[in-house]
Amino acid sequence: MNLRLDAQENRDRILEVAREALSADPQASMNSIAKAANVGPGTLYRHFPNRESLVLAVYRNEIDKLATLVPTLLARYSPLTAFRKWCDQLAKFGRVKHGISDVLDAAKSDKNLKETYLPMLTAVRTLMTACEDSGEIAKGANAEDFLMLLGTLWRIPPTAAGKARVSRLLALVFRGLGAKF
Amino acid sequence: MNLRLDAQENRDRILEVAREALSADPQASMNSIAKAANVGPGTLYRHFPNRESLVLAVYRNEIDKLATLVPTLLARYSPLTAFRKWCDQLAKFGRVKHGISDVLDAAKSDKNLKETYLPMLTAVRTLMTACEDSGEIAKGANAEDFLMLLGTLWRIPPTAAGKARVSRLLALVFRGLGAKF
DNA sequence: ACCTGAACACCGTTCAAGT
DNA sequence: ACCTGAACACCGTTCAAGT
Repeated sequence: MNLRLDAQENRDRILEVAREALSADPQASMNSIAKAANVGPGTLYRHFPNRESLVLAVYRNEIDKLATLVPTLLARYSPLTAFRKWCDQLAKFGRVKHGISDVLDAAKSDKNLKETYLPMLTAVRTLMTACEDSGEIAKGANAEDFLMLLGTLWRIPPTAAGKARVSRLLALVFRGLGAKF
Repeated sequence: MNLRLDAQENRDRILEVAREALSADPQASMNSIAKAANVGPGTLYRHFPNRESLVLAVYRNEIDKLATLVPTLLARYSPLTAFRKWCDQLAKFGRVKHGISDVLDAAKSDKNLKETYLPMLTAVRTLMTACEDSGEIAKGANAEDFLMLLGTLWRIPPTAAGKARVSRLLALVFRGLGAKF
Protein backbone atom coordinates (compact mmCIF):
# COMPACT_ATOMS: atom_id res chain seq x y z
CA MET A 1 0.00 0.00 0.00
CA ASN A 2 1.83 3.04 -1.31
CA LEU A 3 1.41 6.42 0.25
CA ARG A 4 1.10 9.69 -1.51
CA LEU A 5 4.50 11.33 -1.83
CA ASP A 6 3.91 14.01 0.79
CA ALA A 7 2.52 11.46 3.20
CA GLN A 8 5.55 9.24 2.74
CA GLU A 9 7.85 12.17 3.37
CA ASN A 10 5.95 13.05 6.50
CA ARG A 11 6.13 9.52 7.76
CA ASP A 12 9.87 9.34 7.24
CA ARG A 13 10.47 12.68 8.83
CA ILE A 14 8.34 11.80 11.85
CA LEU A 15 10.23 8.57 12.37
CA GLU A 16 13.58 10.28 12.11
CA VAL A 17 12.58 13.05 14.50
CA ALA A 18 10.99 10.58 16.89
CA ARG A 19 14.14 8.50 16.95
CA GLU A 20 16.22 11.48 18.00
CA ALA A 21 13.66 12.81 20.42
CA LEU A 22 13.12 9.48 22.14
CA SER A 23 16.84 8.85 22.37
CA ALA A 24 17.32 12.17 24.08
CA ASP A 25 14.31 11.69 26.35
CA PRO A 26 12.28 8.47 26.39
CA GLN A 27 9.36 10.48 27.67
CA ALA A 28 9.29 13.00 24.83
CA SER A 29 5.67 13.95 24.25
CA MET A 30 3.70 13.19 21.12
CA ASN A 31 2.85 16.84 20.57
CA SER A 32 6.46 17.88 20.88
CA ILE A 33 7.47 15.25 18.34
CA ALA A 34 4.74 16.42 16.00
CA LYS A 35 5.92 19.98 16.33
CA ALA A 36 9.56 19.05 15.78
CA ALA A 37 8.52 17.18 12.63
CA ASN A 38 6.53 20.19 11.43
CA VAL A 39 3.22 18.37 11.32
CA GLY A 40 0.00 18.75 13.27
CA PRO A 41 -0.72 16.23 15.99
CA GLY A 42 -3.46 14.82 13.78
CA THR A 43 -0.92 13.90 11.13
CA LEU A 44 1.26 12.16 13.65
CA TYR A 45 -1.74 10.15 14.82
CA ARG A 46 -2.76 9.40 11.26
CA HIS A 47 0.53 7.58 10.75
CA PHE A 48 0.82 6.11 14.22
CA PRO A 49 -2.49 5.56 15.99
CA ASN A 50 -0.96 5.91 19.43
CA ARG A 51 2.24 6.47 21.31
CA GLU A 52 3.08 2.84 21.60
CA SER A 53 2.92 2.24 17.87
CA LEU A 54 5.25 5.17 17.22
CA VAL A 55 7.77 3.97 19.75
CA LEU A 56 7.50 0.52 18.34
CA ALA A 57 8.11 1.69 14.79
CA VAL A 58 11.25 3.46 15.93
CA TYR A 59 12.56 0.32 17.56
CA ARG A 60 11.72 -1.95 14.71
CA ASN A 61 14.60 -0.54 12.72
CA GLU A 62 17.05 -1.11 15.52
CA ILE A 63 15.77 -4.60 16.08
CA ASP A 64 16.17 -5.37 12.40
CA LYS A 65 19.73 -4.16 12.50
CA LEU A 66 20.47 -6.51 15.35
CA ALA A 67 18.78 -9.40 13.59
CA THR A 68 20.68 -8.97 10.34
CA LEU A 69 23.91 -8.84 12.27
CA VAL A 70 23.66 -12.50 13.21
CA PRO A 71 24.77 -14.21 9.97
CA THR A 72 27.68 -11.79 9.63
CA LEU A 73 28.92 -12.57 13.10
CA LEU A 74 28.46 -16.30 12.72
CA ALA A 75 30.42 -16.24 9.49
CA ARG A 76 33.31 -14.41 11.05
CA TYR A 77 33.59 -15.91 14.53
CA SER A 78 33.13 -19.08 16.51
CA PRO A 79 29.53 -19.46 17.70
CA LEU A 80 30.23 -18.49 21.30
CA THR A 81 32.29 -15.46 20.31
CA ALA A 82 29.59 -14.44 17.86
CA PHE A 83 27.02 -14.77 20.60
CA ARG A 84 29.04 -12.63 22.97
CA LYS A 85 29.67 -9.97 20.37
CA TRP A 86 26.01 -9.88 19.50
CA CYS A 87 25.18 -9.27 23.15
CA ASP A 88 27.61 -6.37 23.20
CA GLN A 89 25.65 -4.83 20.36
CA LEU A 90 22.44 -5.51 22.21
CA ALA A 91 23.75 -3.52 25.14
CA LYS A 92 24.93 -0.67 22.91
CA PHE A 93 21.72 -0.32 21.04
CA GLY A 94 20.25 0.80 24.34
CA ARG A 95 20.82 4.32 23.10
CA VAL A 96 17.07 4.49 22.68
CA LYS A 97 17.32 2.83 25.99
CA HIS A 98 14.91 1.21 28.21
CA GLY A 99 11.97 2.74 26.49
CA ILE A 100 11.95 -0.53 24.71
CA SER A 101 11.75 -2.66 27.81
CA ASP A 102 8.69 -0.74 28.83
CA VAL A 103 7.18 -1.53 25.47
CA LEU A 104 8.17 -5.16 25.68
CA ASP A 105 6.66 -5.15 29.10
CA ALA A 106 3.33 -4.04 27.75
CA ALA A 107 3.76 -6.68 25.06
CA LYS A 108 2.77 -9.44 27.43
CA SER A 109 -0.61 -10.06 25.85
CA ASP A 110 -0.41 -8.02 22.67
CA LYS A 111 0.26 -10.21 19.66
CA ASN A 112 1.21 -7.32 17.46
CA LEU A 113 4.08 -6.56 19.76
CA LYS A 114 5.22 -10.12 19.90
CA GLU A 115 5.72 -9.97 16.16
CA THR A 116 8.08 -7.08 16.53
CA TYR A 117 9.87 -8.94 19.21
CA LEU A 118 10.17 -12.08 17.13
CA PRO A 119 13.29 -11.18 15.10
CA MET A 120 15.16 -10.71 18.36
CA LEU A 121 14.05 -14.07 19.60
CA THR A 122 15.03 -15.71 16.34
CA ALA A 123 18.43 -14.07 16.48
CA VAL A 124 19.05 -15.38 19.98
CA ARG A 125 17.79 -18.84 19.09
CA THR A 126 20.10 -19.01 16.10
CA LEU A 127 23.11 -18.02 18.15
CA MET A 128 22.20 -20.32 21.00
CA THR A 129 21.69 -23.30 18.77
CA ALA A 130 25.00 -22.71 17.07
CA CYS A 131 26.69 -22.64 20.47
CA GLU A 132 24.91 -25.75 21.64
CA ASP A 133 25.92 -27.58 18.48
CA SER A 134 29.53 -26.57 18.87
CA GLY A 135 29.36 -27.66 22.50
CA GLU A 136 30.30 -24.21 23.73
CA ILE A 137 27.25 -23.84 25.95
CA ALA A 138 25.05 -26.39 27.69
CA LYS A 139 21.94 -27.66 25.93
CA GLY A 140 18.44 -26.63 26.82
CA ALA A 141 18.77 -22.91 27.40
CA ASN A 142 15.65 -20.83 26.88
CA ALA A 143 16.01 -17.94 24.45
CA GLU A 144 13.14 -15.97 25.91
CA ASP A 145 14.51 -16.26 29.41
CA PHE A 146 17.87 -15.16 28.16
CA LEU A 147 16.48 -12.08 26.42
CA MET A 148 14.51 -11.20 29.50
CA LEU A 149 17.65 -11.21 31.62
CA LEU A 150 19.56 -9.29 29.00
CA GLY A 151 16.85 -6.64 28.89
CA THR A 152 18.60 -5.42 32.01
CA LEU A 153 21.47 -4.25 29.86
CA TRP A 154 19.26 -1.57 28.33
CA ARG A 155 19.01 0.09 31.68
CA ILE A 156 22.73 0.50 32.10
CA PRO A 157 24.16 3.87 31.10
CA PRO A 158 27.10 3.80 28.66
CA THR A 159 29.60 5.21 31.14
CA ALA A 160 32.91 3.57 31.92
CA ALA A 161 31.48 2.00 35.07
CA GLY A 162 28.44 0.96 33.09
CA LYS A 163 30.53 -0.83 30.50
CA ALA A 164 32.41 -2.71 33.18
CA ARG A 165 29.11 -3.77 34.65
CA VAL A 166 27.82 -4.93 31.29
CA SER A 167 30.78 -7.21 30.80
CA ARG A 168 30.49 -8.59 34.34
CA LEU A 169 26.80 -9.30 33.82
CA LEU A 170 27.41 -10.94 30.47
CA ALA A 171 30.13 -13.09 31.97
CA LEU A 172 27.80 -14.17 34.76
CA VAL A 173 24.94 -15.01 32.44
CA PHE A 174 27.17 -16.88 30.00
CA ARG A 175 28.59 -18.88 32.84
CA GLY A 176 25.03 -19.65 33.81
CA LEU A 177 24.56 -20.98 30.30
CA GLY A 178 27.47 -23.33 30.84
CA ALA A 179 29.99 -21.43 28.74
CA LYS A 180 33.67 -21.40 29.67
CA PHE A 181 35.91 -18.46 28.96
CA MET B 1 8.77 14.79 64.40
CA ASN B 2 5.28 13.75 65.45
CA LEU B 3 2.27 14.52 63.38
CA ARG B 4 -1.05 15.69 64.59
CA LEU B 5 -3.36 12.76 65.11
CA ASP B 6 -5.57 13.44 62.09
CA ALA B 7 -2.52 13.97 59.91
CA GLN B 8 -1.04 10.70 61.04
CA GLU B 9 -4.28 8.91 60.28
CA ASN B 10 -4.41 10.47 56.86
CA ARG B 11 -0.87 9.45 56.12
CA ASP B 12 -1.49 5.87 57.11
CA ARG B 13 -4.70 5.67 55.14
CA ILE B 14 -3.05 7.16 52.06
CA LEU B 15 -0.23 4.64 52.22
CA GLU B 16 -2.62 1.75 52.63
CA VAL B 17 -4.84 2.90 49.79
CA ALA B 18 -1.83 3.64 47.58
CA ARG B 19 -0.45 0.18 48.20
CA GLU B 20 -3.64 -1.44 46.98
CA ALA B 21 -4.14 0.95 44.10
CA LEU B 22 -0.59 0.61 42.82
CA SER B 23 -0.72 -3.15 43.13
CA ALA B 24 -3.83 -3.24 41.01
CA ASP B 25 -2.50 -0.73 38.51
CA PRO B 26 1.05 0.64 38.69
CA GLN B 27 -0.17 3.68 36.80
CA ALA B 28 -2.91 4.62 39.23
CA SER B 29 -3.17 8.38 39.23
CA MET B 30 -2.41 10.60 42.17
CA ASN B 31 -5.85 12.19 42.10
CA SER B 32 -7.55 8.82 42.10
CA ILE B 33 -5.49 7.72 45.07
CA ALA B 34 -6.34 10.93 46.90
CA LYS B 35 -10.01 10.38 46.20
CA ALA B 36 -9.89 6.76 47.31
CA ALA B 37 -8.25 7.87 50.53
CA ASN B 38 -10.91 10.54 51.06
CA VAL B 39 -8.49 13.42 51.02
CA GLY B 40 -7.97 16.35 48.71
CA PRO B 41 -5.07 16.19 46.28
CA GLY B 42 -3.39 18.90 48.31
CA THR B 43 -3.31 16.65 51.36
CA LEU B 44 -1.77 13.86 49.37
CA TYR B 45 0.93 16.22 48.17
CA ARG B 46 1.46 17.59 51.64
CA HIS B 47 2.49 14.13 52.79
CA PHE B 48 4.28 13.07 49.62
CA PRO B 49 5.67 15.93 47.58
CA ASN B 50 5.43 14.03 44.31
CA ARG B 51 4.44 10.75 42.78
CA GLU B 52 7.85 9.23 43.13
CA SER B 53 8.03 9.81 46.86
CA LEU B 54 4.64 8.17 47.36
CA VAL B 55 5.58 5.12 45.35
CA LEU B 56 8.83 4.94 47.21
CA ALA B 57 7.15 5.09 50.59
CA VAL B 58 4.92 2.21 49.60
CA TYR B 59 7.88 0.09 48.60
CA ARG B 60 9.93 0.90 51.62
CA ASN B 61 7.75 -1.37 53.73
CA GLU B 62 8.13 -4.26 51.34
CA ILE B 63 11.84 -3.76 51.13
CA ASP B 64 12.10 -3.77 54.89
CA LYS B 65 10.19 -7.01 55.05
CA LEU B 66 12.64 -8.59 52.65
CA ALA B 67 15.60 -7.26 54.58
CA THR B 68 14.41 -8.56 57.94
CA LEU B 69 13.82 -11.95 56.39
CA VAL B 70 17.55 -12.55 55.94
CA PRO B 71 18.62 -13.50 59.46
CA THR B 72 15.62 -15.81 59.83
CA LEU B 73 16.50 -17.65 56.66
CA LEU B 74 20.18 -17.88 57.49
CA ALA B 75 19.34 -19.31 60.90
CA ARG B 76 17.14 -22.01 59.44
CA TYR B 77 18.92 -23.05 56.24
CA SER B 78 22.31 -23.47 54.68
CA PRO B 79 23.56 -20.22 53.15
CA LEU B 80 22.87 -21.21 49.55
CA THR B 81 19.39 -22.49 50.35
CA ALA B 82 18.69 -19.34 52.31
CA PHE B 83 19.86 -17.28 49.36
CA ARG B 84 17.61 -19.16 46.97
CA LYS B 85 14.61 -18.89 49.24
CA TRP B 86 15.19 -15.21 49.66
CA CYS B 87 15.19 -14.79 45.89
CA ASP B 88 11.88 -16.59 45.71
CA GLN B 89 10.46 -14.00 48.06
CA LEU B 90 12.00 -11.28 45.97
CA ALA B 91 10.13 -12.57 42.97
CA LYS B 92 6.88 -12.86 44.87
CA PHE B 93 6.99 -9.44 46.36
CA GLY B 94 6.59 -8.21 42.81
CA ARG B 95 2.91 -7.91 43.60
CA VAL B 96 3.49 -4.17 43.55
CA LYS B 97 5.36 -5.20 40.55
CA HIS B 98 7.80 -3.50 38.32
CA GLY B 99 6.74 -0.09 39.47
CA ILE B 100 9.73 -0.48 41.68
CA SER B 101 12.18 -1.13 38.91
CA ASP B 102 11.07 2.09 37.27
CA VAL B 103 11.78 3.84 40.52
CA LEU B 104 15.12 2.15 40.93
CA ASP B 105 15.83 3.19 37.40
CA ALA B 106 15.25 6.81 38.21
CA ALA B 107 17.41 6.27 41.28
CA LYS B 108 20.60 6.42 39.24
CA SER B 109 21.69 9.79 40.51
CA ASP B 110 19.29 10.43 43.35
CA LYS B 111 20.93 9.77 46.71
CA ASN B 112 17.64 9.70 48.54
CA LEU B 113 16.57 6.73 46.48
CA LYS B 114 19.83 4.91 46.96
CA GLU B 115 19.15 4.96 50.68
CA THR B 116 15.89 3.16 50.16
CA TYR B 117 17.66 0.70 47.99
CA LEU B 118 20.40 0.09 50.50
CA PRO B 119 18.64 -2.48 52.73
CA MET B 120 18.16 -4.66 49.65
CA LEU B 121 21.81 -4.41 48.80
CA THR B 122 22.82 -5.23 52.33
CA ALA B 123 20.53 -8.24 52.34
CA VAL B 124 22.08 -9.57 49.14
CA ARG B 125 25.59 -8.91 50.37
CA THR B 126 24.94 -10.77 53.59
CA LEU B 127 23.56 -13.78 51.77
CA MET B 128 26.31 -13.73 49.18
CA THR B 129 29.07 -13.50 51.72
CA ALA B 130 27.60 -16.38 53.70
CA CYS B 131 27.56 -18.48 50.52
CA GLU B 132 31.09 -17.51 49.61
CA ASP B 133 32.30 -18.40 53.09
CA SER B 134 30.61 -21.77 52.99
CA GLY B 135 32.10 -22.32 49.52
CA GLU B 136 28.69 -22.73 47.95
CA ILE B 137 29.21 -20.01 45.37
CA ALA B 138 32.33 -18.62 43.76
CA LYS B 139 34.03 -15.60 45.30
CA GLY B 140 33.89 -12.12 43.88
CA ALA B 141 30.27 -11.79 42.86
CA ASN B 142 28.84 -8.29 42.74
CA ALA B 143 25.69 -7.75 44.77
CA GLU B 144 24.55 -4.77 42.75
CA ASP B 145 24.91 -6.63 39.49
CA PHE B 146 23.00 -9.51 40.94
CA LEU B 147 20.12 -7.33 42.07
CA MET B 148 20.01 -5.68 38.70
CA LEU B 149 19.59 -9.01 36.96
CA LEU B 150 17.03 -10.14 39.49
CA GLY B 151 15.04 -6.98 38.93
CA THR B 152 13.80 -8.86 35.90
CA LEU B 153 11.84 -11.15 38.17
CA TRP B 154 9.55 -8.28 39.09
CA ARG B 155 8.35 -8.17 35.54
CA ILE B 156 7.21 -11.76 35.46
CA PRO B 157 3.53 -12.38 36.15
CA PRO B 158 2.73 -14.93 38.88
CA THR B 159 1.08 -17.40 36.52
CA ALA B 160 2.09 -21.05 36.33
CA ALA B 161 4.27 -20.38 33.29
CA GLY B 162 5.69 -17.35 35.05
CA LYS B 163 6.69 -19.36 38.08
CA ALA B 164 8.44 -21.91 35.91
CA ARG B 165 10.32 -19.12 34.25
CA VAL B 166 11.34 -17.63 37.57
CA SER B 167 12.87 -20.90 38.69
CA ARG B 168 14.67 -21.35 35.36
CA LEU B 169 16.07 -17.84 35.58
CA LEU B 170 17.15 -18.28 39.15
CA ALA B 171 18.85 -21.55 38.28
CA LEU B 172 20.70 -19.88 35.43
CA VAL B 173 21.84 -16.95 37.50
CA PHE B 174 22.92 -19.14 40.40
CA ARG B 175 24.88 -21.30 38.05
CA GLY B 176 26.46 -18.09 36.79
CA LEU B 177 27.48 -17.44 40.38
CA GLY B 178 29.20 -20.79 40.50
CA ALA B 179 26.57 -22.59 42.60
CA LYS B 180 25.89 -26.27 42.13
CA PHE B 181 22.51 -27.79 42.73
C1' DA C 1 -0.99 22.73 61.55
C1' DC C 2 -3.42 20.71 58.50
C1' DC C 3 -7.04 20.14 54.97
C1' DT C 4 -9.87 21.31 50.79
C1' DG C 5 -10.74 21.67 46.05
C1' DA C 6 -10.57 24.89 42.17
C1' DA C 7 -7.09 25.86 38.95
C1' DC C 8 -2.72 25.49 35.93
C1' DA C 9 0.12 23.68 32.42
C1' DC C 10 0.58 19.77 29.96
C1' DC C 11 -0.41 15.09 28.32
C1' DG C 12 -2.34 11.65 24.67
C1' DT C 13 -5.86 11.59 21.49
C1' DT C 14 -9.87 13.09 18.39
C1' DC C 15 -12.30 15.33 14.77
C1' DA C 16 -14.43 19.02 11.99
C1' DA C 17 -12.70 21.79 8.60
C1' DG C 18 -9.67 22.67 5.03
C1' DT C 19 -6.50 21.49 0.54
C1' DA D 1 -6.08 11.31 0.46
C1' DC D 2 -3.99 13.73 3.47
C1' DC D 3 -3.16 17.65 6.62
C1' DT D 4 -4.24 21.19 10.27
C1' DG D 5 -4.96 22.75 14.78
C1' DA D 6 -8.58 23.71 18.16
C1' DA D 7 -10.60 20.97 21.58
C1' DC D 8 -11.46 17.06 25.11
C1' DA D 9 -10.63 14.42 29.14
C1' DC D 10 -7.20 13.61 32.15
C1' DC D 11 -2.62 13.93 34.28
C1' DG D 12 0.67 15.69 38.15
C1' DT D 13 1.08 19.55 40.89
C1' DT D 14 0.06 24.16 43.26
C1' DC D 15 -2.03 27.46 46.21
C1' DA D 16 -5.54 30.57 48.15
C1' DA D 17 -9.00 29.88 51.31
C1' DG D 18 -10.86 27.58 55.07
C1' DT D 19 -10.84 24.95 60.04
